[in-house]
Amino acid sequence: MFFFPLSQIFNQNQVTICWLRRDLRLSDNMALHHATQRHDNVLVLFIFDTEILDKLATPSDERVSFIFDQLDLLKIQLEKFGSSLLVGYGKPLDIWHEIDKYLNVKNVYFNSDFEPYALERDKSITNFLSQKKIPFQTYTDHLIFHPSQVKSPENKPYTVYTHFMKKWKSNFLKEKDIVDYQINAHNFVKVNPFPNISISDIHFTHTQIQFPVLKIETNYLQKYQEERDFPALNATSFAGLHLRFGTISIRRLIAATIDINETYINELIWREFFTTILYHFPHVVTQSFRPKYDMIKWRNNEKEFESWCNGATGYPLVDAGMRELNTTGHMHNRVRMVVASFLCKHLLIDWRWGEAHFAQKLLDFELASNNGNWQWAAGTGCDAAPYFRIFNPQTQMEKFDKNGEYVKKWIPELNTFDYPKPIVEHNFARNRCLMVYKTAVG
DNA sequence: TGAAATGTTGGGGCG
DNA sequence: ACGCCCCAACATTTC
Repeated sequence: MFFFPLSQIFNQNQVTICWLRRDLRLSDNMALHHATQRHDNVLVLFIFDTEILDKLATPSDERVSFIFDQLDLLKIQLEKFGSSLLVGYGKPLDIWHEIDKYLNVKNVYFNSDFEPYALERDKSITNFLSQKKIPFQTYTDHLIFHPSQVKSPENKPYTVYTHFMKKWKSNFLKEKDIVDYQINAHNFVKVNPFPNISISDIHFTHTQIQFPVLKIETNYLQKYQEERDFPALNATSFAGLHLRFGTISIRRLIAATIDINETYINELIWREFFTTILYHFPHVVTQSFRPKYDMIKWRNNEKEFESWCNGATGYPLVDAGMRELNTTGHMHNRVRMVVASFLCKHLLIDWRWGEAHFAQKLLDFELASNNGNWQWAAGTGCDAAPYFRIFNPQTQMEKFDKNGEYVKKWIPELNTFDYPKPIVEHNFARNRCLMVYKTAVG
């Protein structure tokens, strides 16, 4: 549905539709660039996909609020060009049926999304468009390279990060100019502004959340590799968050960082690596990348899981991280590794439980990276940390939060009797983990 | 993007 | 001067 009758708004003029999904910006957007360079009467569309929304745990999900706010912004920008933003709500295929019924669609443009659900959804939409003889164009805008573009000489996808990274870089040097895909603002369809919809129309409530601003200034980037491991320092760029919703393009981010910081670029390549892995090995969504790791006998103690979720394990760095996550929807990257290791190794809880909790809480949640990093931490993934690499949560705190600045910020009761004793003794848990993993995978 | 256990080396104290 | 012990610091191996 569209919250207002489409038939009243458009005449019989042909429109070219540019469908935004996880690329919520007008600048440097490949699909929008090509649509507005080649056609006039370009109409920008967004669909609140009920297949996705219905799975969210809470009606006050901040990520929906963020999308909603971002759409408001896009609408205002488009209205400056004499156009507006069309927002649908429902199952995407139903919406496209509705569009086809009321609009004279000449062309459809959108950027590819490589997650399994999105691939399936887009297949059903493009089948429909083909049936209706409506031409469509898709682009790789979310990544620098399409998942089938970074392959080994035997034309196989890499499953080890280092090899992927080297090939990615050599491809990049050979093939890529970092283009800025600008729009032709004259070619948006001219319409009166569509009526505003409110977030309650899509059965959500608005959360006033301060979304962290993207940080990519030169002097920040220069210090990135020295500071990034220390959670008390303000050294997170929040690029993951903005890349996830497409409020910055990966090309602009690469352009801003390529000459400044190798370590930072490598992090961006990890993102392309895990997206590529998910594309070629979609079984990772439900299973370990390496099947024998599904033999591990997880303890899956629900009380302990709850303590982990709530930040009550008695290990300050773990608890601080979980509380940061629960409070802000964000967790420092170093701490993510520590809490993930703790859940899988110390508590022997299935990595999928942790993955699901992160998926629910992280504002920057993205299936590919979340899954890839959890499998890395659990030791079950491609190019995973070997299972016997077990983080010591105490040592990690001594190394990366020496003065206790970060843990004290999140655990005010830290040095009082209210703070719990460790849920499990480190040496005991470590040895238990080694035994359980060894039994499963040898 | 780990940590613990084990091995090696070298200096100082001391008989 | 010498051998021996102790221990810290560093290196290597193992989980």
